Amino acid sequence: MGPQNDKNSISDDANQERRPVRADAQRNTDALLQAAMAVFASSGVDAPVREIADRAGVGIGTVYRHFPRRSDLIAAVVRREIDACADAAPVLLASHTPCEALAAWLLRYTDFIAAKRGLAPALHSGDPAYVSLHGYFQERLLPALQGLLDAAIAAGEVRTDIESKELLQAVANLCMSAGKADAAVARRMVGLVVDGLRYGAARTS
Amino acid sequence: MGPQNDKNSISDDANQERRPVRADAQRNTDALLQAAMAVFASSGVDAPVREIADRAGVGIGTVYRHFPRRSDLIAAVVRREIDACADAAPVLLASHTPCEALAAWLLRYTDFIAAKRGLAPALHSGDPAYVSLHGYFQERLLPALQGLLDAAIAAGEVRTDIESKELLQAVANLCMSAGKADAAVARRMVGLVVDGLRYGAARTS
DNA sequence: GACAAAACGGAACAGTGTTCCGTATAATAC
DNA sequence: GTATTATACGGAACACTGTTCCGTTTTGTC
Repeated sequence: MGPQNDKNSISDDANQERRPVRADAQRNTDALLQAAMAVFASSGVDAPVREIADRAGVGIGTVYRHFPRRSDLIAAVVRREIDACADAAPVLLASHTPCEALAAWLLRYTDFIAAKRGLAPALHSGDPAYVSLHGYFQERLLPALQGLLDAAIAAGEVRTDIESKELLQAVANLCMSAGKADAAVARRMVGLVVDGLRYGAARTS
Repeated sequence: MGPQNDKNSISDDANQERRPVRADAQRNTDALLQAAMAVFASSGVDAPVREIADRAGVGIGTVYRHFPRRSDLIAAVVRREIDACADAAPVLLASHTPCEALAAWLLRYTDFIAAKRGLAPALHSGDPAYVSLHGYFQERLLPALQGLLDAAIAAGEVRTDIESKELLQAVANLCMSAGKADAAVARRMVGLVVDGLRYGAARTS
């Protein structure tokens, strides 16, 4: 439920008369996203917009042309990282056993959540740029986890009585409570959860 | 150019005659705390310092004379509210039955936590002005709750198998997860907890 | 190459927290 | 009471944000 809003992608059916996106614009958008990702990772999400512009090698005006509000830039970065996390699922599934893939992906997801802790307050602050993020989060990550879970269940490697939605939420909560600079703790606790999944399968036999 | 003062020979190191706080300074400190409390409640903790200064009827310089950093002002307000919450315990105990006092105080505590939700991110951000707050929180609120709990236990009105520390934490967590503008939900959930405490006492018989 | 639309860059604006310092005041000494 | 002095006051000024504006440059098309 809820209207879909796509901001960055041009609708693909009505662009016959529409001029294509100019090459420099596309280049700068990419450079900005990459720079923002790096700056947010090193200086936190409160880093000045100018720092991102400098790192991307563009002027301030260009930043605001592509991302009218600072929060739009943040949201775009998070979107891109959600995509990267979701896309990792099938790759892992192709190169590992289902259960290994599930474990590896949950750790990947853990890192994602831990890196975004600084955002938690902003996400719940009602900024319109963020409201759609929550939906996108579920929309992309739930199917990704579900695929891994189904494969692991089909292989008889994990228990069958857990919902992907609950698991996603539980792991996120685990990481939230975990320490500030201590991602290792979070990973250890998630490891525990994975073992719990395995244990259920063993009991079933 | 002797560096020493020829006239001033009165001991200055063991200065017991510390100049008392000037009356206007004390007055302004109080006015600032009161104004800050009101402004934070209505505009949130991100309200501009100037707004608080205006409301208190003082200049910006005066604010920064009493609270060198903005975070110091916030911390002082929170400290004062922690005090108010802690001081409410003996008052409630004197005017209610132990169990009623306990229930009433937990609701009071709930409101305090709910009002401070906007602060949660800042508190964990390592700002030196806030690090001492956590200790102060426990230092004042734990004894307050413990006194209520002891009285209720002595009266046989509640179960005996809960730690005040856990209860404090549990109620805080309950309020955190509760909705943004919906303090009623939090109060209802805390009511549930209180009933749980009573239930334990009934079973003991 | 000429042209128009699109995008760029950065100066300028507005709103923060914070500092500085000349002025005013309260406590004290006489 | 007056004189003195440490203390406190006020607000202009500074540094640093996010954001807007608009002249200039680049890109794609004919």
